[in-house]
Amino acid sequence: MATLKDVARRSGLTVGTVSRVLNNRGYISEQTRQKVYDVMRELDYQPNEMARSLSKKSSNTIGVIVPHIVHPYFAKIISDLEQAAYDRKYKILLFNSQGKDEKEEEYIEMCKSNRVAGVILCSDTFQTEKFRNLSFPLIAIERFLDEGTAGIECDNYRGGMLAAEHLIGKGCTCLLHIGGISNHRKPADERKEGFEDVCRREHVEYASEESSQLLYDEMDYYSIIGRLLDGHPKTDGIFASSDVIAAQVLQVCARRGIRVPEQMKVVGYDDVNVASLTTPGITTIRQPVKEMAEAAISMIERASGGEMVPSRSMFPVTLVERGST
Amino acid sequence: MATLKDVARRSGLTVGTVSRVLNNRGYISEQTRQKVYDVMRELDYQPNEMARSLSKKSSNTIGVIVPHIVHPYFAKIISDLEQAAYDRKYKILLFNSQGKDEKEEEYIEMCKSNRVAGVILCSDTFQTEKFRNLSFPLIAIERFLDEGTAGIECDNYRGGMLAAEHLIGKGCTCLLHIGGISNHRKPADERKEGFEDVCRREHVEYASEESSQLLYDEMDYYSIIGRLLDGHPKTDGIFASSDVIAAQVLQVCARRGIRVPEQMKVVGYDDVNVASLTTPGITTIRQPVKEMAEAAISMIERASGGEMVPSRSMFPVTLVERGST
DNA sequence: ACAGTTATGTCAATCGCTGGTCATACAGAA
DNA sequence: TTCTGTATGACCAGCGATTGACATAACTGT
Repeated sequence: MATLKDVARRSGLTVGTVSRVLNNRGYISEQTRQKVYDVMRELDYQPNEMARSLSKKSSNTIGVIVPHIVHPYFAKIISDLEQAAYDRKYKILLFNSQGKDEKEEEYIEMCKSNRVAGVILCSDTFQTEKFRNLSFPLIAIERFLDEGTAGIECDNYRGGMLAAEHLIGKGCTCLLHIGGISNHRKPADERKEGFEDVCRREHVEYASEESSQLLYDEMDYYSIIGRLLDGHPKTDGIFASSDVIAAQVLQVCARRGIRVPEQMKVVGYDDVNVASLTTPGITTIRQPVKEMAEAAISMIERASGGEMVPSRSMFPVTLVERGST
Repeated sequence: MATLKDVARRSGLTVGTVSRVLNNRGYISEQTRQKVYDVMRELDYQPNEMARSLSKKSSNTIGVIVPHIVHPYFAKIISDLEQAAYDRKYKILLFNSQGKDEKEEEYIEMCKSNRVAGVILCSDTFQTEKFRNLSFPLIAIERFLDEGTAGIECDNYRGGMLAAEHLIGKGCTCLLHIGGISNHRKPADERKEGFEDVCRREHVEYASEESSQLLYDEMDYYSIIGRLLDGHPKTDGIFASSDVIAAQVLQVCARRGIRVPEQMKVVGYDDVNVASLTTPGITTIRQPVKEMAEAAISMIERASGGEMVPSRSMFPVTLVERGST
């Protein structure tokens, strides 16, 4: 592959000058700038990002660590992060931690090795020691972190409220909340609080149950849904903590001959594609994932520039009504 | 961050020696090896991959270019590729081409710039000029490419056959195939051929229709499904070219009061998570995505080692029966 | 005693690019 | 005329590793 030197030689300039046009530094006449671009095209020159990063001590790569790739919520986050990164000339290094602390840690180390511009961490675990002394900004999405890392979340409390209010407004009298994983305290827990507060305020009967990590990994909640339905037979409204859970609630109901929305109303969370692909479609709480992704990338960009960034940003949620309620 | 030099100084050795243990080169006593590892841990040393790649003229990063991230089929491919890459100490640079030629090209250039070990390309387009003179192996998944690039596909022809045979075996007499995008010739086209060949052989009435790129981008096939159903009112069996299409067929049927599987049987393709999240579950043709992903990564690894790799590998498919037939 | 193996040091080039310091021109402006 | 801004050249250290040539020991085994 052609190098800067080749370009310099071919264009009769020096490496210094060529480097200057490449980085928009110092004085450059329009004429030589064109000349350089022409030669670059002619030689099919591509700057060696490795060398660049080495010399600049930082790359334009952003590490993204998620606990799950196939899960539609994370697939959407990844997709929106990639788009936002592309718009700002960043590249995405993707890692799947599978929710495991040790893999998460290992991936952070790999990010260090690769001198990333920053890391975006989507996680369900809660460990903070390993995030000290990082030489790059770390942005957490939907996760609590202190220690100098910034966090991006959506208004989960309000999401829970919206769901409860909607179900109650539709006439439900006995509600059930099916949560995500239970092992750690995380922003999503506030969905439950919002939900319960509204139920209490409106004097509506309710119950909250949580699934487990294992179910989450497999995206297979059937058994627990069945058990919960057995345990709460009067239930006529369900608030599921994700659309994937909600989709499975629909299936279990169908199998049991429970008609949705006539006998049972269901509200999901996230508003990812499955929500619209089921029959009926799932009424859900929409997270502004795209905006959250853009905020995350932009925060890394600004933090790299030495700017201060807010340590916690919260985004609003909205209810999207479909056939399940 | 600590450098090799720091480690050398701290352990009373030289950079050369430390580099030797890092790369398992030359003679090293167990004692110094341990010493070096200890110091590395003590200093929290992480080799600078930028410097390494620069010096070795190749990184342990693999570029993955997909036309879509949220689409469950690609989400699964990405997930399996990440896992396979991790097992072999590779990292994934993820790019979303959105099916656009120019972005695909741009991403290939970025991969060049980053001196990737190889690129895995999932694409629907068919352009070949830009893949010449690549300094790294390029593996195509589900796409035809010549010009010294390797291809991985699944037995689409047989998949089409399986679908048709299954529907006919279940008593369908008037079949409809809903294809993916039509603008380019690609392996998925053979699904249609397998399907049609069986229909002809069994003297069963059939029709094949294709959707468009636009629908594909949005994963929104409702309108075309409605139109196709209107155009082919006698249809009692549908073979959709992806599970996402199949899921929407289920919805359209539900809306029209067509009972699945009693009045209409539906077979999808891919066997991704949506297939099991719908009601009823979707009978589908399963692609061995995990094996395909492993093959792709392993081919890059072997090709980097100068090995010859097969230019075309085909994987078998199987039919997974669920409630939709 | 001598070759061969093992273990390390020394030294320096190299990878491709950044970015600083100087020096050198040639403008036009004061 | 001198000053200042513009445009380049020339040079080079530095980023953090790899890798090769060569030297120097200390051990083995024969």
